[in-house]
Amino acid sequence: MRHNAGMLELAILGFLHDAPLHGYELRKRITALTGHVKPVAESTLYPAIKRLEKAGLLARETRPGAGAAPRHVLTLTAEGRAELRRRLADPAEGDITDENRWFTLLSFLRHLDDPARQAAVLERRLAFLRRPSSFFYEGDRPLRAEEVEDPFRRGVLTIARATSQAELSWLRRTLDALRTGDGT
Amino acid sequence: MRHNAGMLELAILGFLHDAPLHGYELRKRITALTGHVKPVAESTLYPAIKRLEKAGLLARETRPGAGAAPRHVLTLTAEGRAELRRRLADPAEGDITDENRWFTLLSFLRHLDDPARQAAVLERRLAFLRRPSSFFYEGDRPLRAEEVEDPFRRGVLTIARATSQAELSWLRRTLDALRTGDGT
DNA sequence: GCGCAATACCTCCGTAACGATGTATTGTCC
DNA sequence: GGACAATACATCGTTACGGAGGTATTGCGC
Repeated sequence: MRHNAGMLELAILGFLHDAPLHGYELRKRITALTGHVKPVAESTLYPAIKRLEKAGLLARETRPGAGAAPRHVLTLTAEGRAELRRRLADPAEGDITDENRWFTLLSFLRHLDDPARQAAVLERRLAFLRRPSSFFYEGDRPLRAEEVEDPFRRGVLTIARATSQAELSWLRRTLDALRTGDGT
Repeated sequence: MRHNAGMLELAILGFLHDAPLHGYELRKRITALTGHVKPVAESTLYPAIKRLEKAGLLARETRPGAGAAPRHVLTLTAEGRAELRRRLADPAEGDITDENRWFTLLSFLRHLDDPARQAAVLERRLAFLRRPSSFFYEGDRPLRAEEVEDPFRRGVLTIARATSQAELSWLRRTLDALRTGDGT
């Protein structure tokens, strides 16, 4: 079973772990989560629900539906909950490196009910952020913002560095908290 | 002619605007630009080159190739340069809202040889960043980091805010510079 | 009583993207 | 001399995604 992309699938599993929902409501929640960056089309959501249902990760129960068409209320199965935890505990490399996917993963990481495993995931992100890398190179040497003349490219580096620094300090604080075992 | 996704295509056009390159070298440059976030598969690049060639945006010239297979040196046509400028001047909404796509766009925005048009693009990003939005809501009200208990979700908001602030200040500085017309 | 938005689901079709694999050559390490 | 990485391109099969459209109901404004 591959678990390469499917941020959408992760979001579905994550939201359904909180409470059973029907597709339309699920769509609204996913739109709230990631819609300002990248909207979810219904023609992407419904096939994804079917995939997960066919894989036995969620169950469907038809109910009379207030307002219009009958609702298909979706509930995570035991396998679905297990799969969610597997995806959270052992994310693909792209889930670590791509900010959009990383944010989605973080949004549901609390469902991984084990501080040590949560910390291990944060460590992977920490390792990624510490790897020296840039968007622009001179030969093999990554260029710093100050060395780039183009103001737009300089902007990319300036913004990326600010993000990186904010995230590094958050990661260190949170890892400390996870290790000392408090809930703050 | 639609210009919805295709960050890959934009990167190809952008790099070739600087200099003619063969596919393999193009791949290395694209990998340097966005590879740390999301690697480019060869099986994605070569079809993209063919698409652009078929659309008349680039021309191919076969040369003996140092080392191995013959190189196909790719050059932007006049239409290719025009198309690049069109995509830069009038980006799709997703190019503005998705950070990965936005960074790619910024990396080549200098090829849009008109400070007023460049400023107009930055204005769109500015407007997007100013729209009140969150990843998490209580009803319709966007939640601030302080209101979220889950430390991971709080992290998402903390990091996003830091990014947003860094980018807003960069945008304002750069817009000022574009309007007063200096090269700094 | 007509249009329209919201609710709630669905399918078709085209394209984009990925992983796997293939082909062929040169240079390097051991 | 044999394995292996790098150079350089390509195809194949599958999935993922998005736009456009379809169906059906309730309730609101005018």
